[in-house]
Amino acid sequence: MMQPSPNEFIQAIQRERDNQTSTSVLSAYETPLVTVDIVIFTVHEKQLKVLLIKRKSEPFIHQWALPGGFLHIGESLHEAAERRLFEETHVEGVFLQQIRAFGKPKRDPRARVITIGFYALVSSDKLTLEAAANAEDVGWHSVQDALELAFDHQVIINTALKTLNENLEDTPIAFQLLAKEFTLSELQHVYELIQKKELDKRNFRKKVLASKLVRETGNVRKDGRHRPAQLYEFTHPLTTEVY
Amino acid sequence: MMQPSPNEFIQAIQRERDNQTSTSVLSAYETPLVTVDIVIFTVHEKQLKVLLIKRKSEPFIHQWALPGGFLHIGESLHEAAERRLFEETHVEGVFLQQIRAFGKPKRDPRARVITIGFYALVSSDKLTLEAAANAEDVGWHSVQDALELAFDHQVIINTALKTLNENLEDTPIAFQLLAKEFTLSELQHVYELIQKKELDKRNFRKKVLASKLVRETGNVRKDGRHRPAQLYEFTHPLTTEVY
DNA sequence: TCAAAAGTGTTGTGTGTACACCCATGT
DNA sequence: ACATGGGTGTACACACAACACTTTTGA
Repeated sequence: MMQPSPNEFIQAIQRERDNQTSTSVLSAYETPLVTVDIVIFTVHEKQLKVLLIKRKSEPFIHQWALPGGFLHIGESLHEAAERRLFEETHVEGVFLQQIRAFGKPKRDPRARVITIGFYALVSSDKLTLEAAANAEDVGWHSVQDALELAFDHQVIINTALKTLNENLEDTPIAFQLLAKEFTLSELQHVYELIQKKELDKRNFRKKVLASKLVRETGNVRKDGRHRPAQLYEFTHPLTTEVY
Repeated sequence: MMQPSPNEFIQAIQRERDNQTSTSVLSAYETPLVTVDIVIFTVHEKQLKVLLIKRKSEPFIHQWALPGGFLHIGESLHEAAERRLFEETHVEGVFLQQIRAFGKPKRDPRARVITIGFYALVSSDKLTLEAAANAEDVGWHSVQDALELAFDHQVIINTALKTLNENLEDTPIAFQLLAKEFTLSELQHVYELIQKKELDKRNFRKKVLASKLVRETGNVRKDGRHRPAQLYEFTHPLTTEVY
């Protein structure tokens, strides 16, 4: 494996690729830093929630922030996001997708930091494994709650919500937020939470069943004093990102 | 304005934000470098074309590459893309949008380089200003042409095409590739090039006129031995990105 | 017996698609 | 007069939206 190169070499690369009239030669510490930040969604207590971590140091001390961290040299952006996702939630193989890069010059007041935003969908049943998420400094927060977030993390969450909505229309990602077996009402509820609007029960079921993406398992769920609900499962293996 | 900080401080930030068990402390030159690369589209000679630059040094010497360059410390990602776009084409204020970040570990064999991909739409009439684009080492290439591109630039172009297609469905961006006045056939041709399929003339015109996004200018264009075509214009000011 | 969620069909409206001929011009 | 691209309307299929009542269960 090729080793990274010393500063002089990097500056030579910069001059060559930059191919421009600017006179400034960047010294090494002026190179921006690269992080990943992850918007981890789940559905819990009939709400769409995001995992946040309370900051323990300046800047933005004691404010909530997205889980994230520096990119390591050997790993891809996606791998960095996977690593941080696992460290925070102990889940693997869930839906994880890049949103875009965020790079406003002063988004971190200390230094120039470019962050690559990701969003992940974690089903609530997988999360019962992880009790740590209820600790004082790590917790699930409704996307509705107007918290004062650190850095530009509110912008990242808003962009994640927009991307999630767009993907919901043409990709079957809602299943990623549900357990292996689920009722059609649960599925409908996920759609309603993400799209922030109520859907017609009959039309919704018609469309879902016509799509052939779900099949009845034969099992039923009994909860409360009403008719038990048929349980369904997704007909395709859950896909994960490649590149 | 706050100055960037020396290496030791940056490493302290890294340790703090990283918040993990890993033992490796990154030395400064292991910090990844950040560039922007721009897929500049135009329509010319009835083809969808991309601006490419021939590399003058290793690696990938003499191969075609996307225009791009290093992010400067004071500028946002979008500003960096705007700057390089202007340097290459001398046009400003055109449609320019981020695609996503590309960060496979060995996409640049010399060092770890994260690039933020953008795509731009430039109308062919603005380009007549710029004769330099016909030089030996800078040129427009049909997206169909299977060139051996440098780095992962083919992947970036493919992603740009995908994003362009998605945006075409819900945003009126096709106008960005046309002059201020255009015929409906020209507009249809842009759609056909991007979507890579032929469209029905009557259905297309019906849909465009129903959208109220265009209005007749009253002028006509005469070319060749056939009926002159009505000229139309876009009814909304052309929007540019904000963040 | 009643409250509460599960489950089920029909009808109208609008949107997309398929399709063929006349028009205005330059050579 | 003819070749070339400009311009127009109608009919069918399908997807989506609106809408109300019966079923099964637990308390």
